[in-house]
Amino acid sequence: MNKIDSSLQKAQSECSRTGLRLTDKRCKVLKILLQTAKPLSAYDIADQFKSVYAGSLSAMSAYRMLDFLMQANLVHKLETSNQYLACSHIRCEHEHELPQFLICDQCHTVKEIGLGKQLLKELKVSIENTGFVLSSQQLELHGLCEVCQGKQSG
Amino acid sequence: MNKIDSSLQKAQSECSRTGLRLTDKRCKVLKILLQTAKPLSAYDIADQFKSVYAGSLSAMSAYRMLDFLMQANLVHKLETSNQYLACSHIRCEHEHELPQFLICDQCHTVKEIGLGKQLLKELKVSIENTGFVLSSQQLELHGLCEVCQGKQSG
DNA sequence: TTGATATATGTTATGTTATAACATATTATA
DNA sequence: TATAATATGTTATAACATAACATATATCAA
Repeated sequence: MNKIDSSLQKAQSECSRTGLRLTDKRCKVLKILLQTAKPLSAYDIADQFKSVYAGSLSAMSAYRMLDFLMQANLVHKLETSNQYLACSHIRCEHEHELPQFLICDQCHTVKEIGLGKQLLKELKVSIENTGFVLSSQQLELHGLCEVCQGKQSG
Repeated sequence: MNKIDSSLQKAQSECSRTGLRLTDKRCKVLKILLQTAKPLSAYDIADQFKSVYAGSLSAMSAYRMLDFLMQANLVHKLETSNQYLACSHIRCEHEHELPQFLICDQCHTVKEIGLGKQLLKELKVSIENTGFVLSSQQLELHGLCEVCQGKQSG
């Protein structure tokens, strides 16, 4: 079984286990995100849905399905670019933590990374020393990916 | 002289020094941001401008003035909330570095902090080990401020 | 199985954020 | 002062997001 299908299967079984309904359309939206290397806007997803599957999907519905998928920890939203992407750890067994994204400002690809636990802990302590309590959010860092660095210098 | 006026004066002298034109309207936009505790959207600023000053300001113009103020390092944009706020270090002499914002998801106030140099360095190294090169951006971290924590528990 | 309830999706309208394109006004400087 | 560059005005429209209400489907108790 390929990566995408096994992710979908895992997503389905996790949802069943926790009583969430991963409906056919929600599943198709997740599949679109899994098949796409780059993050997509809600409107992109609605468009892709229409072109790939017979049925239609309004942007409104796309937003609702994305909200569901985010609650189910299957999808992340990039707040700095208003786009969505499948969690790259759907098939992992470990607890999901604060995700960190590296966003290439040139080709717009995104890498979901895991900074060291120690570093994240220091970061958290450092912040909470200011009196602030972090909610579980994410880090979005912008720059240039390896490929685009090559293009720039070449 | 109060904080706001001295910030405006510093902004003016910095702009003169670097050949940037801090026009009357741009200055008024900056003043609005300095006077406001909370970050404002471009449309908020256009509205405030109209109510505070006699003249009018279209949102389009507000965007252009904000772009100028950002280039002049006088204003930051919160990418996660599409809002703008005056740099809290306008009057400081030191070089401005990667800014970090703590955003309260309840009352929407924002604190501009300075994480330790060592921590930021580790963060940067950790990221660049993945092959990615950070462009000078900012960290936006969401959570609850001290005041709102009190409200929640009380 | 049926009826009640909750959940999911469809549909339309509208609010919010952002940019494009072109006109006019102001400033800098040759 | 003429010219070029920069700033601002104005209108239109694109892109992102939510509100409100209608309909369809799933769940579950009676």
